Amino acid sequence: MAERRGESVVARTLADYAYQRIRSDIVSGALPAGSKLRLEALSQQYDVGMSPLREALARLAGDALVVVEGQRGFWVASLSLADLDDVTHVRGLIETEALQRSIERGGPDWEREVERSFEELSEAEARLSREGETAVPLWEDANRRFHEALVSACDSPWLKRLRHLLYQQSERYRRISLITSGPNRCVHEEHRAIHDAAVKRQTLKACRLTEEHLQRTAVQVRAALEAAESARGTTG
Amino acid sequence: MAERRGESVVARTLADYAYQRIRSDIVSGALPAGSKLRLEALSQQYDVGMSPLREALARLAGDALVVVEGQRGFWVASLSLADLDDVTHVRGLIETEALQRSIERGGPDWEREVERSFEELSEAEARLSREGETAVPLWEDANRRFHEALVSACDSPWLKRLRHLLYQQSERYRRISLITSGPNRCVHEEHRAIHDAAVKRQTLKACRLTEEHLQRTAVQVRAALEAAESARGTTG
DNA sequence: GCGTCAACAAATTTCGATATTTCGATGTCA
DNA sequence: TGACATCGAAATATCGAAATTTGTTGACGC
Repeated sequence: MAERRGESVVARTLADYAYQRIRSDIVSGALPAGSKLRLEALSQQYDVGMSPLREALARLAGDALVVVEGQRGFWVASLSLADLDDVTHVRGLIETEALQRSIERGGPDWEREVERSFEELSEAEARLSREGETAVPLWEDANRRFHEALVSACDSPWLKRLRHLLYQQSERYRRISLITSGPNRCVHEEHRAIHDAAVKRQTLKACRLTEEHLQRTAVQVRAALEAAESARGTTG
Repeated sequence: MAERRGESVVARTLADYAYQRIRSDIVSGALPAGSKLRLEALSQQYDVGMSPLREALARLAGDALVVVEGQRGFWVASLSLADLDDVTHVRGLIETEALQRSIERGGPDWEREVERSFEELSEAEARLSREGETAVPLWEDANRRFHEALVSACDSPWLKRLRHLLYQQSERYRRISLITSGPNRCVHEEHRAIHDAAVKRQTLKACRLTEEHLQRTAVQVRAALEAAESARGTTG
């Protein structure tokens, strides 16, 4: 395998490598929602054989990023308004529960990490408005780290696992609105407010702000999705 | 493939078939928690080749029933007291949310199905006390159907998906206490109470009863687990 | 003891063979 | 003529066996 590396963690096997690359391409939208995943094409594109490829796709199916139908193949899971609402609501439930526990348990290390990641995110937000689309991956990374830091003191592995699953799903939607309409609302102020409430241990307020944050993001995504859908309707 | 069939649904591919059989064997305890899954042995035991087997195990890893470590192989996910508490709590969160929505939305069909599955479960409970261990799979099936019927009117695919994930996890634990100590509390009365509250649309009460039901089951499992652990301590 | 290296066991991957589905061409019937 | 069924050929998914790579174990020398 020599030097094929995935994301932050090196891939120990070709299946890992394929899993990480394909997941990243699905979340970013490089592999469009609903599109057929032709095994041979993917095998060539990512330079892995059928077996590790199929293994990677099976894992992605477990993450609900890929849909598989026996003897018919694999598809990128499709996006819809109904699913957006569903993901947003359930994520709110999980995210607030995790945040509450994290705030109650978090110590000085946690506070520092929340602080640090918030500043990183502020920087990334500034670059996003300056540089536009180029900075999207950077912002997504910082955004993920900030939200992860907030719940990092939560001591429930299951809450964290489910949270991660749903975060990935929302990221797919968010990327659409970032590409089509840009970060056109005061996300920074929302993040600041959540940050402040969290470090001040105002648990309920932090949860309420998080819930609102998710809802507002969803509203924005909804607009982008509806625009995309009506555009498809007129051109296709 | 001819006539290899899995559970209620026929397996369309060998990978499906292997997935269903292995999952069933993990949940039932036939494949013990923490045990190494040797690929060659499994390949012979289930009569499938490496490719479908690996695909099945990859999917099971997505369900958190199997743990995989690159270049080292696959293990059955282990059970622990901490994990039991975690699963129980998060499942309570998901299950009550789903139940609440189901009660609010459920129509006559839903009521009938809750009714029907409750009676089936009552029958299965009776047989479990009469026949003992033989009737465990039957009871588990009826129990699953009852709890599924309760939340069947919930309109959130994600809540249902997560609920299914966590239900499987708890089933693993429950099987332990069913084997070691039998159904030694008034589970039937708890089920009846939940049933009554649900069909009477007493949402809050039904949720509270469900939460208590999960907690009591966990307490019983905990005792069985602790007994098993101390036994292992003295013999091993 | 401690590190090194060879032999072994196991997981991973490649590759070719097989089975299934899809799609377009052809023919049939209303 | 148009809608629909039927039949291949091509595309695609699926699978098993063999080859490769990696990890583990235990013997050997230092």
